[in-house]
Amino acid sequence: MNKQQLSRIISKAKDICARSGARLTEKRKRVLELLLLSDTPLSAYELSDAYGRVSEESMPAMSVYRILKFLEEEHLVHKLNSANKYVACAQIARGHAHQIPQFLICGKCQSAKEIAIPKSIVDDLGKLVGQVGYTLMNSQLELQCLCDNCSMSAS
Amino acid sequence: MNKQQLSRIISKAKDICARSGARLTEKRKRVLELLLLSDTPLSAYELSDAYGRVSEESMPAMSVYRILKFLEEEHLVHKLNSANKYVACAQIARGHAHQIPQFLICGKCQSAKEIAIPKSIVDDLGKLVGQVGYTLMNSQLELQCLCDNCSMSAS
DNA sequence: AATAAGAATGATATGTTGTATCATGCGCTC
DNA sequence: GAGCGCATGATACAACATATCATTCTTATT
Repeated sequence: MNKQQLSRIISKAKDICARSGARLTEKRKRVLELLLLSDTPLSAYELSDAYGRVSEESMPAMSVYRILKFLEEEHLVHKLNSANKYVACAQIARGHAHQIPQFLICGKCQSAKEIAIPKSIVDDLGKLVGQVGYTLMNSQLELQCLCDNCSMSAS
Repeated sequence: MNKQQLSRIISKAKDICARSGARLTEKRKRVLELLLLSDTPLSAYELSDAYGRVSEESMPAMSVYRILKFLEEEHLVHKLNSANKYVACAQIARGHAHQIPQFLICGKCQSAKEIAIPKSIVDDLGKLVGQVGYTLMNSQLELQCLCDNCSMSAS
């Protein structure tokens, strides 16, 4: 991601916050930037470290958690439950129709790709779940995968 | 689950361990029993507490983790990553074809039902994943649901 | 039965992830 | 610029998990 793309996304993020009467403060913005620029999901403590490295000013983990909570509420970041790590939402730039996200997580390089799952598959899952007496709620799927890069370079 | 069912499953579990040259010791057996008898998934520390309650003898969390690791290796228990809790495998009694398990987790009562997902759905997911440059590995899905009991009693 | 080897468990410490709570600082409105 | 509310800092602690070394229990062998 280049600087221009980044600032466009940040600008969008500001709009999103403004619309819900919230503020994308400097610190919140920086945390979001760190996630946008990272190739892989980051834990709260990793964000705290990264923040210190780029800012000459540290951010306690507590603050990171608070800021992540805020960003999640604004649908600007998502948490990967299978890894206890966080990623920037991939939809910020384009309209940001905050559907429930799904993720493909590479078991080798840890990269996470946010995708949309076709309604047909979700419907199939819903039917299946219904047959055994459950009702499917909104589910963030996290599918363990290999990305093409890693499967190329695999031995 | 009644006593007879329980002892039948434990007996099967012993066979499974024996076949892989491992031993289902008394403590391992008790941990497995606790999980089999629980309505909901339990954390390692909850198991440690429960063990102390039924045994007049305590089991440190460290040992619980060790035993859970063993039981997972024998495919007798599964870990729910979305909840950091553990459940007994539902397949022990019947042949125990240790496929990758999938779970429906009730968001209200926390019960977890282990199911099999039809190959057709998995294939659809696999195709989708392939289209965006990933290869689906074996994925333990954990679908957030409501069970019928809870949706009945919902306000 | 004695012993040695390996497996299982105990004990202790520490790492990682996350929340609770109270104090302080900052930005806005009046 | 006084007061209010939101944002952040600071500190403590809870929950989840692993590392490591010591001890005990099993089992095989003699």
